Amino acid sequence: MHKYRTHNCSELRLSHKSTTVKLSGWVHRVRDHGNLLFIDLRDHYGITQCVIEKANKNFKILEKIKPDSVISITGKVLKRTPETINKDLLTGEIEVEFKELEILSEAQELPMPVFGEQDYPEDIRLKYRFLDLRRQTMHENIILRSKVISFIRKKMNELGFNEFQTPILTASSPEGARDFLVPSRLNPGKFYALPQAPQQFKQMIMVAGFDKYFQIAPCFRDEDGRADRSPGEHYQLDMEMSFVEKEDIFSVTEPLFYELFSKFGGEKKVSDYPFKKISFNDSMLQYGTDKPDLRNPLKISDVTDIFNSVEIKLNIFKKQINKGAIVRAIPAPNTIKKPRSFYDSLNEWAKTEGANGLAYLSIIKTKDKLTGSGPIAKYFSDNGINIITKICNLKDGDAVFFSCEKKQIAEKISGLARQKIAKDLDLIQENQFQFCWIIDYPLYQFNEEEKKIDFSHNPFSMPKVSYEEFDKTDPLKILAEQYDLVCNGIELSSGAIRNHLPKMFYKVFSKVGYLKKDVDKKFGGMIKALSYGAPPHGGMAPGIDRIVMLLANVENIREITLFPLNQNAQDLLMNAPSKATDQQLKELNIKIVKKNKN
RNA sequence: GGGGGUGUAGCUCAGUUGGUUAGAGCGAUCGCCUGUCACGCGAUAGGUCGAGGGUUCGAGUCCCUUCACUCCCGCCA
Repeated sequence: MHKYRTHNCSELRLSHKSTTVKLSGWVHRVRDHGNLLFIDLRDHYGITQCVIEKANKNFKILEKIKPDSVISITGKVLKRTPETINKDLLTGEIEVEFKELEILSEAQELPMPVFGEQDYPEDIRLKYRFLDLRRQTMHENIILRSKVISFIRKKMNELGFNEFQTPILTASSPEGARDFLVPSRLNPGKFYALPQAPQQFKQMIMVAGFDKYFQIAPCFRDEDGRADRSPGEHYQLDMEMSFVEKEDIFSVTEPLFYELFSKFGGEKKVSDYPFKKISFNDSMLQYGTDKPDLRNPLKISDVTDIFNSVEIKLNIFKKQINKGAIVRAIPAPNTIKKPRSFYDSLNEWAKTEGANGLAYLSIIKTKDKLTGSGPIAKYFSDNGINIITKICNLKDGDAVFFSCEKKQIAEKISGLARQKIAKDLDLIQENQFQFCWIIDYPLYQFNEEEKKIDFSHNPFSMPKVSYEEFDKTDPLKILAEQYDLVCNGIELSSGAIRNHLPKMFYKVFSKVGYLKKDVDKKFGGMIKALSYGAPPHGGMAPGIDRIVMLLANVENIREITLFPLNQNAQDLLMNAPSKATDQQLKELNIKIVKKNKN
């Protein structure tokens, strides 16, 4: 007989009746009846009920055993009587009668019980992560993550992608997030950076002629955490292809995502491919964000012109419009029976989000005619009501909210309001995964604070204008061959057709103030690589963590990460970060400067 | 860097306008119990009310400072 087990804890069935088996696992739960006790034995696979009577020599030991001690039992498989069958267990038709017992590892009293699905404070869960991970939900989430990754790997291999590793110790990159730095012992005073993404490496892999690359790549960014964003590290399905246009990337990844989400997304319906494509500008107008949640049926409209016309005499808005504000309208269908407080609280909410507020108008049908009602209705002409109704696609009993702000704020508020209204009115189709591509991103944006032009997204993207046209075009009007994949309001991926032409590379960077020598200094490797015959190429990098979060239906990234850092980027189990010894610092030529308080 | 929330027994939480010795459930320990599967019943132990300071005759409760965790803004090409 095997030293530890003949079967796992989810394996035994009626067919094993009367056989002698050996099981090993954790003491999940003990039910002590005095002269008879039941022990639920748990392992990765499941639970098997074991039973022991007082006559057995091990009874006294098991009576005192601490939960989550690891034991091994040898015993006989018994058929349960009909009334004692447990339908919730795969092994519920049998139980194992104790013969021999071996205690493999005793547990102390647990700081947090494994049994049950109670909520515990995060710091305790992280400090005792190995216990937290024993719990069913966490265990399942982590297994889901593992399955998702192996599914992706298998698919990518089938599609002809080659999996490569790229360096972890690399060079700091000038654009983007804050780098993690690693001091170099052999090069005193110099530092490596951990890669924020293998962006330049994957492009060089294309230059090297490998045609299709992917990697489940760790990415390191020293930025503050959020619920859906781990401080420190996260993983991306990093991929790149040669001789492609963006449609080629789409047609490779769409079936992948469709299958992935169909397979692991439970009952939820996945949007058919090809996925909807929405231009950045349309998305900002209709959804108020570049990551729209398409499960939400509401669409925003621009109504600046009509508010500026004779049809509406609302002077506060007109004044704002003259100062450069715009008006966006967010419909709220079927709200005629809502109390006044519904409208007022939305107005109050908008103010807490930094807006002036939200005006509203209700539409009522009286005598075959649509009329407006509500505080600002009196400013609308009949024709004004008709136009608004048409633009916003309103019907009898609907309301519409108006945000009059500078463009940036109006977009933001209307987007948030669209989502809030849909949530309040229960309009979000929860049982779906709605994918879309956001395309035609502007290459640059104007940085208001520094009063200069910045990259809006990825500086390595190919502009959608030719080299010859580049200087003749308003830089803020130049679009990039860039695309984001969005699902249910979450940005899963950025991607782009890359800029593979050195002269275009210099040109693109010149608009944000980089001289040729700056580019040579900071992207020397890249420029060099593009100078000896580079294939046109492009790719993307979907975030693994966010994919798994969507599939596991959790709001927090730590629910699907084995050993996450807390919000202060600390590992409470391993005690990282920690102080370095003087010896270590000396070898690295590093001196710690104490910060002066005040 | 900024804003919000939380902090009371090992865990989850209650604790009234400031007023007697701070409570419950789970867990732990001990005892009883042969068919449970969140087993049941009884008893016992367990608290610097996050920390420090202040107001008050009196503070878990009010004020100030501070710490921890968390959520959000900034940041995340």
